[in-house]
Amino acid sequence: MELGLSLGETMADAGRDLVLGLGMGAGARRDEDAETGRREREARRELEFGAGRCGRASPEPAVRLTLLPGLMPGLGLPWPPPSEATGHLEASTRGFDVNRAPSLSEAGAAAEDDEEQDDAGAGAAAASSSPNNSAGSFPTDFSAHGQAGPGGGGDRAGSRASDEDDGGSARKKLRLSKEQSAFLEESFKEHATLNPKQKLALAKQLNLRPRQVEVWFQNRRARTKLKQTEVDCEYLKRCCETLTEENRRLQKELAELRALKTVHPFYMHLPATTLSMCPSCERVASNSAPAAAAPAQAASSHPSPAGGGIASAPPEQRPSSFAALFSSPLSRPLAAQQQPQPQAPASS
DNA sequence: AGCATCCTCGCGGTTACATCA
DNA sequence: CGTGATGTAACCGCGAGGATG
Repeated sequence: MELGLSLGETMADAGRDLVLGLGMGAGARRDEDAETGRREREARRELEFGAGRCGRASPEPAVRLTLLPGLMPGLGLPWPPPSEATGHLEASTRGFDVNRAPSLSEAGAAAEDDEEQDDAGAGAAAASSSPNNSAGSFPTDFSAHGQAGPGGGGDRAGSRASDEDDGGSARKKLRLSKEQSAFLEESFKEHATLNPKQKLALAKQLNLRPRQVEVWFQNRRARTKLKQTEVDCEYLKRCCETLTEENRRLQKELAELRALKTVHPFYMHLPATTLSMCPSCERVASNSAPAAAAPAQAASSHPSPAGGGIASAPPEQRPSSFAALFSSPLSRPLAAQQQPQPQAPASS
């Protein structure tokens, strides 16, 4: 039995047109080996982003305008949500201010910041020397919640770079604040995957590193999938139980019919195929042909006094619970599960 | 057009850490 | 206070797919 995961449409995102280098530290997983020969390309892309989209000189980076207006009104979420840390959030909300004209450095830094991180790679520049780091651009108070980047100083330095700016202590785990989690959650409801612009915008708004946003979405997708898998397993388990029960019932029915045949042979001039029908075989539906031919055959050799017993009834009128099983509402979703489903609302 | 290489991305699996009972 | 369970942020390795030469 195949387990069909209905996780909605593919996560594939069309927004891969813009590639932003993220902060990569000494432990940079992917690209440290491919670092060489890539900077030119990234520089080119940076130019594309800067000039082609929002313009390095433009004070309005698209990243800030595309996400929030679409996001916040639909959320119905008071933002910033009332919390005990309102005082802190007042500062942090500055990161959510859609209308706040971002500084030039910010606009450029949207791409440049991360490019620099990437370029800096394991270099110390990524750790703290960048004047355009998000902590500087967004003097929010997420750091006051202890949510700043690893290193505690509110400094970002890519998650990959967390190793080095932690002074060697690997992976200092931070926990996102409730506000950040809620905001990410709402964003996730909007779209399970982010294009680079959205990721960047979210990162800026939450004063997180893009890599953190990316990781959060990855983990979130994994959790969703896990929950969906559990739901599917539960459903398949119930299907299995139902089928087992049905099989048991049919076996019993078959035994009864056989017993009936031995007691009343005249009434049981049934084609062998009908009696030996396998419950797990789908020939039930196609059984009509032999079943229709059988009475004539039986009539020629064994005229039935009752003009047809059980076998003369059309197959669909037979107590074929097997057919009923496949028309039961329970079985339909099972088949439907083989199809990609829009989005499972079950989880979360 | 076909091929090789590079690069980015998402995913599955895992680890490490924070929190809680 | 120590400890195991749990949740989750972060990481690693891999394959897919697109871009480029």
